[in-house]
Amino acid sequence: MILSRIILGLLAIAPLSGADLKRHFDSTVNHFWSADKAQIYRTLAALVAEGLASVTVVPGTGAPDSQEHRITDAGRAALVAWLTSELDRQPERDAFIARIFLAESLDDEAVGRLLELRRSAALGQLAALEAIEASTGPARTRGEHLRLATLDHGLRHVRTELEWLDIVEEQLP
Amino acid sequence: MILSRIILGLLAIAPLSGADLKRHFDSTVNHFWSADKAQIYRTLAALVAEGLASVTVVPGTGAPDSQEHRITDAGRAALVAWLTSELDRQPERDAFIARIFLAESLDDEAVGRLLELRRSAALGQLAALEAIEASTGPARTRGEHLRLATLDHGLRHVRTELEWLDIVEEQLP
DNA sequence: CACCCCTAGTAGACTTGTCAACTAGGGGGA
DNA sequence: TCCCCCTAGTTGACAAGTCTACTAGGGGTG
Repeated sequence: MILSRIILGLLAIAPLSGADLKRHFDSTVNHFWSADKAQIYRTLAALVAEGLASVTVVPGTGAPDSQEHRITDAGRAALVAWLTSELDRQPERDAFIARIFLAESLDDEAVGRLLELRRSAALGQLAALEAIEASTGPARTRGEHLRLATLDHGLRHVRTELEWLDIVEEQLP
Repeated sequence: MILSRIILGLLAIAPLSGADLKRHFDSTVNHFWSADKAQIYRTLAALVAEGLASVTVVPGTGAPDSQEHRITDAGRAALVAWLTSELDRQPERDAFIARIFLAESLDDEAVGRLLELRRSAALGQLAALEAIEASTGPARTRGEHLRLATLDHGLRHVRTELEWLDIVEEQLP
């Protein structure tokens, strides 16, 4: 459900193929959602079956043909309906924090290793977010403004994560 | 997999029944994991089948009998193995941020409503975390220290969220 | 007593997401 | 030419998580 609406939202910005979408889920929107390619193609097929999107085959130049999907009017309506619907409560899920919570049988060194792994993951995210930030100019349209705000959201949380790691590591020895 | 290890970790702190675990997933550990009761009971059965936990029926006083699960030696070994294994990379998933990212067809008022919903959710989480914080004394053991650190993690992120909401709402009109 | 509600635990169907292997065609290099 | 690799898309099996409805017993209330 959520994935289908996110895809619809991306199609509302521009027509895309399954491979294009996969690229988005691996980069620009990766900071709030990701998706397996199998799932993307199946969702796309479902959207077409429901009449929320349409397909046209675009002959590939030096690459396989791609199936460009565009949002339909019904699709736009479904998108707005979702955007304004009740917020789906989302469960927090953080396996790393779970480990720290349960780590009493580990020695300081092992906990330190876990923290270091988390730090490098966080630094990776930070770099990815900064790369996106650098590659987008200043917000000119309403849409760009909103997208920048979500980028900022990601950056703030990653920085908070790094600060927390500093503090916890300091307390360890 | 992750859920089974988290349950194992909780059983390592104290023996618990399925209902006890459900209470934990709804309160103390809710800030990093939650679980459906059907899933908890099935996982518990699997742990027993694998020999990682054992059950004893405890006659209920004024309530149905409960099945107390305790971790076995094999269970402790499996727990440590998980705690020190490679970090499972976890995909970010935030349907609310997705909406903001895709909200260009919404007017400011509708976006403002979304932000307000998110704010009240965040305030609810903040209250829940502060309630847990208030109900736990200062950390005396190693385990308590680590658990407090994860609470602090949650608090910091919730506060970051509230700050971000302030800034975005300020920029809206 | 009959009724209702509460807790502990169970079961089935279903949705969502993941993994791995596969087709099909183009292009490039030995 | 043969082989390999790349991209786009497809499929099946499966794991994880959710939703709904259910059994079974205790206890309190009219």
